[in-house]
Amino acid sequence: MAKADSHREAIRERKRQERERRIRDILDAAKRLFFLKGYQKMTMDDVALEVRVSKPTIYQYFKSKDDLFFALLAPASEKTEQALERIERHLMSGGYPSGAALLHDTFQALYGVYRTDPEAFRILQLFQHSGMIGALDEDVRRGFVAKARLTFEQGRRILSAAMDQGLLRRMDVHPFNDVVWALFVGVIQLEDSKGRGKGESPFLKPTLELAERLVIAATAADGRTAANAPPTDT
Amino acid sequence: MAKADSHREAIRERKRQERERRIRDILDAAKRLFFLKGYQKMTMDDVALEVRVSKPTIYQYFKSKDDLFFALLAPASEKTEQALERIERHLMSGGYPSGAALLHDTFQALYGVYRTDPEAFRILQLFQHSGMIGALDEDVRRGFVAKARLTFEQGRRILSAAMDQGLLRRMDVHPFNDVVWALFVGVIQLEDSKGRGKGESPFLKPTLELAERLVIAATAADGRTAANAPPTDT
DNA sequence: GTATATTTTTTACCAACGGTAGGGCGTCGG
DNA sequence: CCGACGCCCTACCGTTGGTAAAAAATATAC
Repeated sequence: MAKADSHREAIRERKRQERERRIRDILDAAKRLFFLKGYQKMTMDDVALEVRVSKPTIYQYFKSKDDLFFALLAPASEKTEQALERIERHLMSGGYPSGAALLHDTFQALYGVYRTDPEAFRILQLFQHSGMIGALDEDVRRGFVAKARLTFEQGRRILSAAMDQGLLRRMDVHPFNDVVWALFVGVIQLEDSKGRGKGESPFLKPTLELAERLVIAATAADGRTAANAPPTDT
Repeated sequence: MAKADSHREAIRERKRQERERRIRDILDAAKRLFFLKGYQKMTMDDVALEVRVSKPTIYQYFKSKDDLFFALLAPASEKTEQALERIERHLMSGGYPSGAALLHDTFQALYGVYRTDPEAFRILQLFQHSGMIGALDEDVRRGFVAKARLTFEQGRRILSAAMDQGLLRRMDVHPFNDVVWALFVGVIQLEDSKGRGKGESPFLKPTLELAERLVIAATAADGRTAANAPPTDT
């Protein structure tokens, strides 16, 4: 019976939507409360109250507090991934005239992600202290680490390719990638910890700009300037 | 009666020592457990059990869990302060021939502090997330922030003096200092979060070295090389 | 339209945690 | 030998993350 089937299907679809909607509501409330009170001070009951639902309902969708927080940074993680992918594609098609341009774009991209979702970055830093946050159910932790590794590999691929194109000084990509990431995250974290409560620190932008200039200067600072190297294609 | 007085004094002294000893025992246990299980997983009961003392006894010496942790990083904080002071004195007496030497020394000093007390660094990073860790009694937090500010001012003083001596490019010290600190802490944190459990990550040293070279290269990378500038004294 | 099966949400609860009150015990001073 | 004092412990509290099981809501079958 096609009609009955489609009816069932429609109902299933509506349920799926309701489910998604509820998940979104929970995430929104969690994010608001996290921003307002911090991880520890916010309780699951708070979140439940905010969504006007009882606590076990939340546990139906997220299996722990850690899990809920992990879900919170998924969008930012995705955005980062996409941004890096875009940069990689652009690089592969020979779109960058210099290492400086590439690095500038990279910093801009990361900054963009931060701007659209600063809380996500704070959560990210929280998770960096793997052992420190709660039990951190092993599989939640594993998922986080796996995603992080992917991003790092992507970064290394980009840097390697840039070196192959002569845009950057030849050097060990592993520490280089780590330095770029550590510098960016470190600056964000440092400035963020200063202007707590009053929005973005006025030092964030200049410090990030300095960090960028620093990396750019150093990658072209070894006698031969990177910009002099011939591009491999166009 | 001098004899009775000295007796009393001796007793008081012994008590003081016992007190200090107990505090040290608690701190040692706390540090061990923190290293083993992380902040959240370790309970005050754990610490009490390890010291073979009951929980309220601990609360006699430390007024909260946060407070206990804050006490844990005092030695490292002091060591950092001393190291920077040494560097500042050396700089003021014209002991640095170049900005590179100064920056190298600085990185080495920070690395030294990290090596003698890696857990302290992890705790430091924990506290950086001010709002996130527990209630963080306002006065504990205030104490931490005050200490941090002092260290930062010290760093800026050093950089300013180095610029005055022509060792470093002239630039805004505030972001510069922030970048150096963020870079160091960021690298430590990043590498630390990788090799969790298996001791120091094999990438820590090369990454730190690269970070150092990067900063050094960038501070002498603006046309005029810093090393060419005339020293102001000696 | 009613009875049955299924899914979702709630009430009521637990164990574990940080922290505290109040009493007991040993030690010091007279 | 006695009282005072300081240290420490047992026993407890309030809160929190998390769960079991009833209850309510909803879909399905007849």
